[in-house]
Amino acid sequence: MTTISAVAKAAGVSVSTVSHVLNKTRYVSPEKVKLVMDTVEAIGYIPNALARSLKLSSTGTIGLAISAISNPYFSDIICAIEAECSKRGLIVFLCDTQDDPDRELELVQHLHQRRVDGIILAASGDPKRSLDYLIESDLPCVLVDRLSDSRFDQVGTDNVAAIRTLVDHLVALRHKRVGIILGQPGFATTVERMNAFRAAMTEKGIEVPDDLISDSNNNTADATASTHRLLELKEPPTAILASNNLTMIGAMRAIRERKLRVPADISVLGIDDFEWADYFEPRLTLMAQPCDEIGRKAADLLIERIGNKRRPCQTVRLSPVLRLRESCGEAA
Amino acid sequence: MTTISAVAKAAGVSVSTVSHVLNKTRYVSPEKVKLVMDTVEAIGYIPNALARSLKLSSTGTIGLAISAISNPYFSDIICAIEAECSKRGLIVFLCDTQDDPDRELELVQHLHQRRVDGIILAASGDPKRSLDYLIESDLPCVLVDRLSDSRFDQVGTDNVAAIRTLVDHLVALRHKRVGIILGQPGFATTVERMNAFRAAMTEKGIEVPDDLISDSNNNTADATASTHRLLELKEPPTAILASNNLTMIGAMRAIRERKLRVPADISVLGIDDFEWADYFEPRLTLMAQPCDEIGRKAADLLIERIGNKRRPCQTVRLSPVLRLRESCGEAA
DNA sequence: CATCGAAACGTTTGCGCAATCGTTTTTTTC
DNA sequence: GAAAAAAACGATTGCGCAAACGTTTCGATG
Repeated sequence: MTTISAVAKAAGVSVSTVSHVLNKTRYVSPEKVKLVMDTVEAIGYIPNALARSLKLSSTGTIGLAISAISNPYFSDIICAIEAECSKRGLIVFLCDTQDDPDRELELVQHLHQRRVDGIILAASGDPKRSLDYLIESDLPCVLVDRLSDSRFDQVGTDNVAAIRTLVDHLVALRHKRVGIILGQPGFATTVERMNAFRAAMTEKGIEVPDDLISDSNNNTADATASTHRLLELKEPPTAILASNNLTMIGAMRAIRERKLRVPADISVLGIDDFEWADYFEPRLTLMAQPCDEIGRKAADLLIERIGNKRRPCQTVRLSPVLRLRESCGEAA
Repeated sequence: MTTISAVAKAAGVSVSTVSHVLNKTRYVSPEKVKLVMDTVEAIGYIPNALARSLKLSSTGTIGLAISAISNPYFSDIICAIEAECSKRGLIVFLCDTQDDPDRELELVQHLHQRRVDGIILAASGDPKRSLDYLIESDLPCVLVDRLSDSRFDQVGTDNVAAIRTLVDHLVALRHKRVGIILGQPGFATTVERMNAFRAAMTEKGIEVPDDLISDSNNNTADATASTHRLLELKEPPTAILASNNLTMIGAMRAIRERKLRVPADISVLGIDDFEWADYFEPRLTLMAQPCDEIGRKAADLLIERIGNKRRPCQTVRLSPVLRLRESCGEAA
């Protein structure tokens, strides 16, 4: 592997001249610049970013610790973050915490060892240890999706608005018995969406019996089971609200298994849009989360914070967008 | 930031003892081990992986340069690669080349600067410069999905088998006029699938007129336009084969815009499965690519190659799986 | 024409670590 | 009890680089 001093020797100049030419950190005569550049080209020199980072104590690297990178919602966020970072010359370490708090802490520490300039974290259900560690080690961090700690910058969807819009839509169609399929317990999003649902319904003067609220759905299979349970009630719901993309897939499976027609037999709607939702039946009415914006904003905030660790923290709630389709009808 | 010598000073031992305790690289008496470990804990020492890598000239890092990380197909592969690497203590740099050969080369060089131990690349349409660079710099690399250069280890789907299975299915249903919506020209996958289609049809004694073959679909919108063109033919196809997930979405859009029923008016099938495909209409018959296996195998091969740069290259074709649903009917 | 200052470049150090080489102390052996 | 061997640890170097500090050269100035 060639080094800067190999270049210096080959060009007959000092290492500092080569360094300054490459980094444009001080004036070097045009002839020497050309000489150095030609030599770099000739011997195929590639700077060693490790040595550079060690010296500068800054790596131009950020860590992305996401609870489930295969979820399309997070995929979109990851994509936006990568794009934004790439634009700023940063590069991203991608890690999947698999929603495991132990693993999450390990990964955060691992990223710290690698001296990332900052971390973007989609926290697990029990993130306390990881978050405390981040605070103690003074590592810049922004939280995405699950917003649970005001000691950090945070970016997510305005869940209250999302749920309220959906409830408004249902109530306008005279639905009173609405079942909700929530996500994993412990997640800030689950709690927020549940509370927002209760609040929105109460506001409309509609009571929400506990048996229409189903949380603890950690995957599509759980959501399918929960939906079956809802539909077996003496007084089953006339509409089902799926609180994210996974629970929606699970709910639709149950509905299909029961050979129910949407929206004739039951209305369905939820949070998270699908790219194909316009072209397949039933065409689901959904609230699209602004994944691009979330990712971009998260990267922005992190870069700001890396620049100024003492800036006060912000919590940013971005607005979801209603995609009104045909999966909800009038209540019987 | 604490260093190894701060630990040494605080513990009253030498830096080499601390180093050896942390890396278990030579015997140290139990008392000193405990002393060192306690001191590490007490002052919150976190090793600097940069300095370690600089010394060892190995980073435990691999680069992932993917042509479109938001595509669910690649998301799944990325997820599998990350999981496999994580298991082996490696960490992944994620980059999106956006199918741009210039950008691809830049990213490869950038990853090289950061001294990744190896690269997994989903090559762009014109990857020659990047690939030549990788060969010249002797950087371990494995190609995924688009297999175009036997100088590298390669992992992808058996596209011939995928297309043949689909064609068999269509021919069994007496289809003779089959339109195919191919992906971006230049991609190895596009070429392979086109040739496999021609071969499979010819084998069945069916002629394939050029106007039923539509390539140059770089996104869903192009695929929609191409599908419209196919359906406007004097003798339109009785079946449409979409060669990947993006073209499928585009094709379905066109079919919906024309208010055609699947499979009553037209049969549809393609490559790439969707998680929701069982629960929405039309329920598409698809060939699922083995994304998990591809990702895992790619990581395996890369790690092997990092261990032995002179090992001969392998090209691995993994078998796709037919998900037979109801989007194809008998030809009129 | 001595002096000063600026222009252009070189020498060297230290970032934090692994591991080579070296030293001291203890144990074994005959 | 002296020599050899083993056990346990320490001092130092070099990985490749940025940049602080130092040196040389040359034109400008009074």
